[in-house]
Amino acid sequence: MADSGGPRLPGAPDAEERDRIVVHVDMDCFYASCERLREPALRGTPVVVGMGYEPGDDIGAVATASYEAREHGVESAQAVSTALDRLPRMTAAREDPDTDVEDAGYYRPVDMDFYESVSGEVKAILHECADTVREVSIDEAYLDVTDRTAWEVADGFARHVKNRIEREVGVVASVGVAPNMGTAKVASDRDKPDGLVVVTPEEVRDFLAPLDVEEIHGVGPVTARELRGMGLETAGDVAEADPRDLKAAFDSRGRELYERARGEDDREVTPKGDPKSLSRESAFAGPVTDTERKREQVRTLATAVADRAQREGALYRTIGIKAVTPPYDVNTRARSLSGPVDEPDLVVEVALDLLGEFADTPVRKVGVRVSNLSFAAGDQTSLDGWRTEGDPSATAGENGARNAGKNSARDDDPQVDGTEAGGRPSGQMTLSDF
DNA sequence: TCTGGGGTCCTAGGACCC
DNA sequence: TCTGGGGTCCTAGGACCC
Repeated sequence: MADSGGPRLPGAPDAEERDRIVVHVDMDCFYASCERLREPALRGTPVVVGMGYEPGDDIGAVATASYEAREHGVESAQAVSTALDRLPRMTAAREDPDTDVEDAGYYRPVDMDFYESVSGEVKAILHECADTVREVSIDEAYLDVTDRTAWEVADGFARHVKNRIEREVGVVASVGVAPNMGTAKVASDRDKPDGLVVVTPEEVRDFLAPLDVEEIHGVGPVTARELRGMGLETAGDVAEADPRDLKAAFDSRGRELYERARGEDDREVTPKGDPKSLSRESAFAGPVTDTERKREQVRTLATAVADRAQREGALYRTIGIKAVTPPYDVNTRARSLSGPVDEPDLVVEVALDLLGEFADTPVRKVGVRVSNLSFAAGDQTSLDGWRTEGDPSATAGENGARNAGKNSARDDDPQVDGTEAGGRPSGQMTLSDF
């Protein structure tokens, strides 16, 4: 497979792009489906999964709402207080004769461990159905199935994947099939829930054309507003716009926008590599000025992040914080060390130091992050089972402390961090080192 | 929409080096 | 010692995604 990333002849069909068959699998209201798996009584009724719906526990948002709950106006990312207004808790409704039980729903707390385990079962099936799988998130993945099927029978293939998930795991997925990732993603979204949409290479342009610009993957509210300002309302409008205008308005992203709108996308489906950063954050119920409260929260988050890094075998070279100040200004501060470390105390120390700048500022949310990660090869903390499969080259050179892997070409910089990095971090790095 | 949590990628400016 | 150009690293912020 000579993959020349090079320029294409204008007007010439891109053979490789043409030939690829990409499947996008997207579980429908996944968390709610998981809850129904272990509590079948929840089937067919409104289910809301989120944090903060317990009385007195008022910060939190909806993580997932079942389609029945959505009919009552409950949406993902909505404040739980709003959700409760639109859909009272079933338990409360039952006790309150004035509330109609028909208009109430079930609320359940997020249980990531359980969802991860269900997700693992689904992903195992996906890996059986394709040679290359890119797991995007807990409930979403791309499959390159070029070698497993053909356009004439792609519909049956997708049906097979979908049915297996439903039969063997018990959750419902929407599936999109297209010649590239961007279009497959839109296709899986098209007929949710329980959708199955195949877009052949010939159909791509017509399929995308009528869609609102915001449905293009990668176009959010900001870009959509700008596009509309240019008189471009649909993907078809963008596809027929002058690329130079897009370039002028969006710089290098303009070209990408233009291509996505036309269903041109030559990104290959590749397994997801190691994470680039790990973070934890949490919001206060209201703006907090008290310095010690902020510090306490940051200490907790820093400890949690460092803990997780340790469990995942990640060394970090940069430690940062986030402080969200009213109305909603996101401030980030970060400090890099001279070499990658695994030093929980240092994470706390640096995070608190960086927080100092906001000591007298009201803050509504704080976060701690480690980045510039490197993973010591062979250091198997053996969390996710299948992760090691996709990337045999990563461990090639035995436990190379200096070269984390090919995917970090940008990061494993030339000067090899010599001293501190080479050996095992030994614990004497302190703030005075900066 | 008045805002939860965990990520990714991109850009711009400054520091620094040659 | 008033001044060119190229490159990399770091920090901060923004847009976007699930």
